[in-house]
Amino acid sequence: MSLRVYNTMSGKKEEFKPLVPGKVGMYVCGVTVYDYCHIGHARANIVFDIIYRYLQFAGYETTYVRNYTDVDDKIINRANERNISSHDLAEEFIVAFDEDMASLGLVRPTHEPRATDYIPQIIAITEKLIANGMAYEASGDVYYSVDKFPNYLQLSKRNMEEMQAGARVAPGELKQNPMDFALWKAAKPGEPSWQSPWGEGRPGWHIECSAMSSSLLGDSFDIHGGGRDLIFPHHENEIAQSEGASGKTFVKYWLHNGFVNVDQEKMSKSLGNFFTIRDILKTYDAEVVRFFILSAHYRSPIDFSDQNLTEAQSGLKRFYEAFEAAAAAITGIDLTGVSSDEGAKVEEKFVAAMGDDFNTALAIAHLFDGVRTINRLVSTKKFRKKTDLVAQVADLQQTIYRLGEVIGLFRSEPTAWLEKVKLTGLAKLSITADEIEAMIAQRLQARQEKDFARSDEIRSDLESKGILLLDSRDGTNWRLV
RNA sequence: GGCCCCGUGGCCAAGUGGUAAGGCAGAGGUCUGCAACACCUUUAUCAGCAGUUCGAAUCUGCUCGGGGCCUCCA
Repeated sequence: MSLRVYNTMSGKKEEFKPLVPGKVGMYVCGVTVYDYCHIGHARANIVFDIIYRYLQFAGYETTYVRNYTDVDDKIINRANERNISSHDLAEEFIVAFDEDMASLGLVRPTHEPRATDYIPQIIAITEKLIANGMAYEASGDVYYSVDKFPNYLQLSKRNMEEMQAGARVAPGELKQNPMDFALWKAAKPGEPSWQSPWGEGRPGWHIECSAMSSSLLGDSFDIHGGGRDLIFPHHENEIAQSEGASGKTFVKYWLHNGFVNVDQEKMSKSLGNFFTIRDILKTYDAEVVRFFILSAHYRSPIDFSDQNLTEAQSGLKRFYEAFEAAAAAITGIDLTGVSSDEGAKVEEKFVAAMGDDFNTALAIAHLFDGVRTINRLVSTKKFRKKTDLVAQVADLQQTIYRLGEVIGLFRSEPTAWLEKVKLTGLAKLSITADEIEAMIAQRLQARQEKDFARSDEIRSDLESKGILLLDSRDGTNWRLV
């Protein structure tokens, strides 16, 4: 199966060919662990989660590295505010991050390194850059000399003159060029520090990723990912460091996910418009969040809103309702010797969509086609006697489940999932499940007595409270309007 | 100011040269005591203008509108 990916470096979709046939090395910038993650972090991590899953589905033996940045100004500041150590603060939010990712149903990367476990490697790269003449020491700080790296700003497509015009040098920094950035920072009182050839200090942000990626994936690897906002300066600086040290091409494909916006604006703390993952999961099921995120292409911006999440929930419900109906319709039917190619048709389209720069929106649309086919077949007259149709439904159901696994969806038992969503919604109404059941019982009696006026009265009464009654052969069920 | 991206039906959203996927919502129909689910049918010429082309939502130019990066940031 062919795969094309959009490479930020070239600005184009390119045929994906890993450096080593059949194997992929992928590094994705993780989070700085100083606070709870928001929906934007959820998107970035879900996007690369499905890229990882798809690469494996496509047969690549994939090594996926996602780091924790556990030493940084923000961590230090936050730790000082709370009067605890940076280490303890980082640990607290690493645990929180892991919990959030687990509840969102992400698979764990192959490696999840912490920056502070790579201090020797960071120092080694820094020494090498100094030896190569690409970095210089100044009063215990070490800076990268961007003038020495000809390809600087190639990824972000900027030019040096204009960047320099806006660059600022903080007081006390001894930079030769205002664009130079710190590889190593001399220790200040109250900050975590490590011994180095330049005295006590701590690493700069960018060098951590260069050290962790080369240690776990080598000097050159296939995919480097992260949010758009990391293109400059973070990824630009990583390239400068890694290539400056190794002399080899750092990364073959650069992938960047788009933002989550709120009211068409970037979500940010300064605007106060951000939502944490744990808050969102109080109202919406994790798969709904994933479905919402995957319903747009990973490079497009998406707008976070209750309406959009509710729509995603309706869409996902359509899948689970079909699964429930399919399971009930085909259970216990012997299908030996009956075959179907319905699943293969869906799979082919799904793979084509995913292979075109991970077009999850289109891939899901093809799965919806499969759902419609299931629903249509299941309602055929004497369906259970027509084993060829039953085989098609079974095949589709199985295929959609299997493909859903590739994008991390449909992992719940349908009835349980539908029930959970129903009860979460019910919690917002002023009526309990028991009260509803009692009214259903009253209505049943009225219906048995053919008192349809009374029956309808109960129906409309419940409907005004947000509850819809569903009659079926097996009795009366209910759902939210 | 520099660089980059976007503007597709009521809403969300694919599609980047060959005649507009899918979802949500709506309308009509089948089904139902009524209702719901499901199914069937139905709803757009792609911000605007001008070009290139046999042919453009897709390429070029201009205009209008929105956003991002240039400082920490997924």
